[in-house]
Amino acid sequence: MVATDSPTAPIPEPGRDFVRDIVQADLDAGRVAGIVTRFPPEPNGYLHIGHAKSICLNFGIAQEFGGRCHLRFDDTNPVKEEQEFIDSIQQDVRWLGFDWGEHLYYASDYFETLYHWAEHLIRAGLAYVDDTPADEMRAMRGTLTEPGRNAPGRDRSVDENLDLFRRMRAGAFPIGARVLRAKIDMAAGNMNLRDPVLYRILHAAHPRTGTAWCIYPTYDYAHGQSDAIEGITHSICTLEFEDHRPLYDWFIANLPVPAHPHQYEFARLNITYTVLSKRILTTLVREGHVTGWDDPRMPTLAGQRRRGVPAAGLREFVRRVGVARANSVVDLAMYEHAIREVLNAGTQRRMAVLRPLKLVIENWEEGRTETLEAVNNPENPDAGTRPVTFGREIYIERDDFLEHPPSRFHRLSPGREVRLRYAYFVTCRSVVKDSQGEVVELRCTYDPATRGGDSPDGRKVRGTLHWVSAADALPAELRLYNTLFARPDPGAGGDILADLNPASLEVLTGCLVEPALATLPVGEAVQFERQGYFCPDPDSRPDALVFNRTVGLRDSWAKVQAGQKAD
RNA sequence: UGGGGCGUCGCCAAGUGGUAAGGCAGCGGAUUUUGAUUCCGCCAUGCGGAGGUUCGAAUCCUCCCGCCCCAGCCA
Repeated sequence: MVATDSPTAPIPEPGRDFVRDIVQADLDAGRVAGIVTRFPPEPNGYLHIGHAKSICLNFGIAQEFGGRCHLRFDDTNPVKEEQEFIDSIQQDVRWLGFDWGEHLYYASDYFETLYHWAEHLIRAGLAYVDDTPADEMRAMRGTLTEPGRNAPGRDRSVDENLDLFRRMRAGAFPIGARVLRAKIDMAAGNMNLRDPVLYRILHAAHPRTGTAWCIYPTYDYAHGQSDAIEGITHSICTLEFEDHRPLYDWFIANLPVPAHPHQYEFARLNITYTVLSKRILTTLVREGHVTGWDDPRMPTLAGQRRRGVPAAGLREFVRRVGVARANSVVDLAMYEHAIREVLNAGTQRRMAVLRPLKLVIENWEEGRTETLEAVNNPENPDAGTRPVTFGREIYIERDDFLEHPPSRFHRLSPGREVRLRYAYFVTCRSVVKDSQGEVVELRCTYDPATRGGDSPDGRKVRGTLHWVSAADALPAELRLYNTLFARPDPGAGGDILADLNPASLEVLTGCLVEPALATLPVGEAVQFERQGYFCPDPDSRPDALVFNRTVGLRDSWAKVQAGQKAD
C-alpha cells in the first residue's frame, strides 16, 4: 500500500461508483489478472444518450484500470437487425471518443460454439426440444404467483432430443415449430428459470451469417457464453437484467466455458422531457415524426452530433450523473449545463441577428465603412481577433429595442444610449414605423469618441448589443430546437405520441450573420454572442447557410421577464 | 402469503457505527464591451416511516410504507 497522507499526494479520484469499487476490489484480491469489459449493443437501432452512459462506463473502466473494452454486437435476432445499424453504432462509439482496437466481435461469430454447447446441455440432460406452440407455452409458464407446468416433451430421451435439435438446425421444421429449452424449474419464483428458451427457429437471413442458420440463440443463452469466450471479467448491464443473473450463472456453471465472467447491473439513464427507448425512437423515425435518426431533436448520438453537441459534453454529463442502482430521472438542465461548459471554453464567438431590425446612424457619412476588431473567444486569448465591418446601416435584434421599456430593461429605447459590441455607443433619436404602426427602422447617432466600445469620459451604458453590418451580412436560416416532448415525463399520460411537442422545431429565415461564418465547416460549433451555441447543419450550402442551435445561453433576463409577467 | 431490486435537499449523488461531500436547479451579491462566463455567499438538527440495539445510527436489528423490474420463441 502506498501512503496517501502526504500533503503533496494527489487527491484520490472522488465520486467513484460501486462498479469501479468492485473492479478495484477484484484486482486487489487477485480475483482477476486484468480488466476486460464490453459494450454489447444489438444492431437494431441507433445509439442514444442512454447508451453513452454504458459506453463511458465500460470503456472508461477499461481505460482507468489498464484493461480493454470490446465492442460486441449482440446480433442474435436477424429479424430486427440491419447492417446500417452496425455501421452507425461503430461511427457513434468512435465519435464519443472510444476505441476498441482490434476487439470488434459479434455474437454471431460464436454461433457454432454455442450450438455445440447446446448439444452438451442436451447430453447432460439439461436441455430438451419442445414443440409446444408459443401461446400454449405461455399459458403453461404459470403466472407471477402460480407455478408453471412441465411441457409434455420435457422428459424425452437424450438421443431423441439430439436428433430433433439437429433436424431443427438442418431446417426440417417451419418457423416457430420447436424450440430448445433449458431444463431448470417450472416452479421457480424467478420466471427466467422456468425452462427458458435457448434456440428458436427463424428462417430469416442474418446480416452477418446470411442463410447459414435457421435456428438462432436467444439473448440469455448467447450473452454470458460470449462473455466467457472473450474473457470478459466484468459484464456490466442495466438493472432489468438482474433477474437474468441466476440464469447467466447457470449456463456458466453447466457449460465447459473457458472463463467465468460475472454480471453487474446499474440503473439506466433517464432525462426529463426525453425518451431513451429504442422502440419508441424507432417509431418516431418510421412514422415520420422526426426527419430521421439524426434529426437534431432526437436523443440519438447521431442527432446530438448533428445538433452540435460536443462528444466531450456528453462525456462530462455522464461523469456528473454518476453510476448507481437507484432508478432516477436526471434534469435536462444538467445535460445542457455540461454542454455549455464545454462549448463556452472551446468555442469562437460570432455575431448573428436572428430577427433583424434596421438601424441607421444619421451622423455617419453615406458609403463610409470602418473595420473594427472583435475578440474571438474571451475565455481563450490565443483564439485571437477578427475584423468586422461597421457602417451607416446595421441590423440589431428586434428584441433589443422597446419603444416603451419596462423597468430593468437595459437595451435600446427612444433617447437611450447603448453600446454596439466592439463598435460605438449609439443613441436612438427616432423611430420609423410602417402603415401598421410596426417599428421598421431606428434612426440613431453615434459618438465617434467611443470607437471600440469604450467611452473616454468614463460614462457608463447599461446595455451592449450585438449587430451585423447591412453592407456585408449574409442571410441564413436558423433552426431552433426545443424539447421533442412537451412534458417532463413523456408517456406518463398513456399516449407518448400525444406528448410530442408541436413547437420542438422553430425555423427562422431571414436571419443575418457576419460574413466570417460563410466558411465554417459543417458541425463546427460557434457561439452567436448573447444568443447561444450554433453549428452549420449538413443542409447548409454556401449560398443558403443553415445553422442549428445546439443550446441557448443562460438567460437571466428571460427569468426576470417571466417574473414580471407573473406579478 | 411469487421472485428480484431501490428509497439521503426540487433533480442527480457521496457516505458502510463517530456526529450529512459534491454537482445541477434556485436565491442573494461582486466583476463584466455577451443580462454570458467567472467569483463569493445561502440552500437536509435531516437521511421513506415507526420502534429497538449502542456512549453514539443515514449506516446494525424489527416491523411498516412507497416506487421499479420479471409471465417474448425481444434484448
